[in-house]
Amino acid sequence: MESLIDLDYNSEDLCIYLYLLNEIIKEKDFKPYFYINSTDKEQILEFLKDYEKKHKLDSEITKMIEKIETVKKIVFDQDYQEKELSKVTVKYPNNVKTVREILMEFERLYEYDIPFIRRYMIDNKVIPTSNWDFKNNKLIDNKIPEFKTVSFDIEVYCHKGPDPKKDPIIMASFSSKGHNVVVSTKKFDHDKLEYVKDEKELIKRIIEILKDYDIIYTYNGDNFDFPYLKKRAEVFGLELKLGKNDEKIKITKGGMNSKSYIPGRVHIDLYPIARRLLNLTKYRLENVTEALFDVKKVDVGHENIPKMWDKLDETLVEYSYQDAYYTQRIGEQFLPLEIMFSRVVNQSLYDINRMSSSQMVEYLLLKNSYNKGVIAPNRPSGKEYQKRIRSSYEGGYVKEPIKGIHEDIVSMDFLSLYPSIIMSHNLSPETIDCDCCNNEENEEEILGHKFCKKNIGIIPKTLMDLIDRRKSVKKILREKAKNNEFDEEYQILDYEQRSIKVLANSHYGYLAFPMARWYSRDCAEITTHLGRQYIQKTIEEAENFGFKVIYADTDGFYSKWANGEKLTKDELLEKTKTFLKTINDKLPGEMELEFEGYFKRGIFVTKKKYALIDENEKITVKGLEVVRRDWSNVSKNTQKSVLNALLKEGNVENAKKVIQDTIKELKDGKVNKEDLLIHTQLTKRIEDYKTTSPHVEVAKKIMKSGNRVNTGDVISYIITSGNKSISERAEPIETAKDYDTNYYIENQILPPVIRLMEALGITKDELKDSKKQITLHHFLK
DNA sequence: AAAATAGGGAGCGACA
DNA sequence: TGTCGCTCCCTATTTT
Repeated sequence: MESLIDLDYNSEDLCIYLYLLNEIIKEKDFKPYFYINSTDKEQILEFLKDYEKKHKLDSEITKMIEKIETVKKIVFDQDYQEKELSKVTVKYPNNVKTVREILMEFERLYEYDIPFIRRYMIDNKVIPTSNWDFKNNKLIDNKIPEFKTVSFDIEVYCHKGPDPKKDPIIMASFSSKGHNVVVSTKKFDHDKLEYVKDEKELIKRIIEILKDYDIIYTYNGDNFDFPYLKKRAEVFGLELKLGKNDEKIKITKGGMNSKSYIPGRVHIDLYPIARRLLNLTKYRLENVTEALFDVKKVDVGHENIPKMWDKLDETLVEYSYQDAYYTQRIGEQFLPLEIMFSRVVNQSLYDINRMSSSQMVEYLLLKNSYNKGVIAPNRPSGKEYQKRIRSSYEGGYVKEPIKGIHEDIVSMDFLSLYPSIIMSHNLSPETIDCDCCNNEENEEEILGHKFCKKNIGIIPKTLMDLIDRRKSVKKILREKAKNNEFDEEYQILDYEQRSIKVLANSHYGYLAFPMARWYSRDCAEITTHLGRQYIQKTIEEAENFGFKVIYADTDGFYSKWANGEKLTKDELLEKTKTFLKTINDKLPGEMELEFEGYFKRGIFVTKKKYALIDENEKITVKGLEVVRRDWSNVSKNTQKSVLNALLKEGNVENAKKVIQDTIKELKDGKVNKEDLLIHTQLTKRIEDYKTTSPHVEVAKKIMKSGNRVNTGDVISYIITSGNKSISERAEPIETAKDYDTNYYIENQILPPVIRLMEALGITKDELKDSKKQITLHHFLK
């Protein structure tokens, strides 16, 4: 019983190494290949020989060819017809590039750009990380094996941005089950400390420790820890032979990002996963730790590290240790989901860790396509890609809300609207206007297109498989829940159904993703078009039934009972149930409208901006300034308190008081400086901005003071007093001499709360008038 | 991926 | 000639 955790092509042994938990299988038979749109073997060879002659090469190219054979396949790009073409197999993976570049001039090629080990995973059955019987090539069970996991983090002695040429690594921390250690080149008084005499010894020790583990977690290790460690190792003439079989670490650079790969182990960088899975305003390790565990990590600030090091301050050791400790905990939290993605998509954990959801969908489609004997469409050329990027289409429907406060609200939404539309209408790039159903009668046209009635397309088919699998997993989960069996298997299955949901929901985005092989703008457009039809029709039906729809966005709506009578909550929910049954009987099989929630009160401000409170006094805020990062805390806190007063207490007077109190605090200079900070992201390089804006001006000021600013950084600033433009008065917290009270009152406090009040019909003047008592029921609609 | 809101800057005409 | 107010453009962010 064994488990595949990684695989790599070994260029010394000239074969694929399948790294199992406790052994290595050498796969010598699998060879790289691609397809060419020609059945004439001789002509293909002739073309290669001509090339050799022309470039004065000894049969170097033809030697790369292992074999050329005729195969019968359905070619996706050629009207989905079965036809004969040639499969060109070459001897080694790096031959593919050479041979394909020559043959491209001869005929059209297919599947020539799939990395070799990914190709292996597409063509073979083995499911990564499962318990797999390699003798009989079949699954034993789905349990997650006992991996030895460790987290790893380094600290560097530097005053400015770390420079690997001169700034030494001073500490390395590790955390695993039962082993937490900070290896340091100085002696500190701390129970986790392990002392080594110099940096060279430290690097040796890092290698020694990491080589004990199957999975290594880092936070941004792809771009920082490993590349830095490698450069420092070079300084001492050391090699990072971290692989299972003493292979060297492979650091590859692609554009802005690099990847750090350790053969036979799995390096999991948690930073990209956190960005993908969590919805936060900042993604530094401390933000993620706080979001997941509600703990504030010890923070020392990078600029203080050298000082603390020189003074032998143990806080530095604690800081380094906590970095590793929380990295490990975040890793344990994310690993199961990554494992499930890896199993469902059938690609290695390392690759899955670095794939976007569109890429995962693509590899799932490649696998399904291979299993059906279909040759996948090619990725777009530069010109085609540009065309795709420019083309745009209409998206979801958003209904103008009935502004103001409403009570007894029921929300209903479609269960996976877009996936169910794609399935029920068979939307796929090869089913759109297919040849096989062209002359059939009674075919409905959608935006001038017809969809195949005979064969299920690859996109809907892949979706159906996912949905079916999810349904059966959820069925087992329900059974287990009934029997109170919340055991390990329950957790695994729960992660499985979650990963499937993510993949299913990514198919619509994939259709519109410009780099996609199975791109189809028309299918994407038709998906949203049908989505708009379904939601609008459903709103109509709901209103005919007796509901009043307050607001709707894309796949769901908020409504209340409008038939004059006042219903109790139970009566309202009963009506909802009856309505859902009626509507679901009319909808296609795959589609389902469901009850989402009951709210005792809600305030709707504009499209995409509203707040609701449920029976447990839980407030949900959407789109309002409270949930945006580019508003200061004073502003957000005030709006939050006002919302509280309105939704919880139903008290307009209290809301007014909150506003007046904050204004007083601002005028008295009692507001904390941090709470005045406005955070805005730099989304491009400073020189690329066409207009002046506060955050860009601040970025320039930061650069002038000698600090680095990168694209993607979040710039924080305070608006100081004066009479120049706002941009000119924006300052980083360190240099902000004061703050502009008037700006914060007029531009930060008032606009967000006035918008709330105006939704209730209270004017600015009424807000200022403290004599007139206003109660909420004046505004209930 | 599109829909949508909103702030700040810049340009422009009206007006004193 | 300065400034007010309107409108348009650019930019950031969120919701689905």
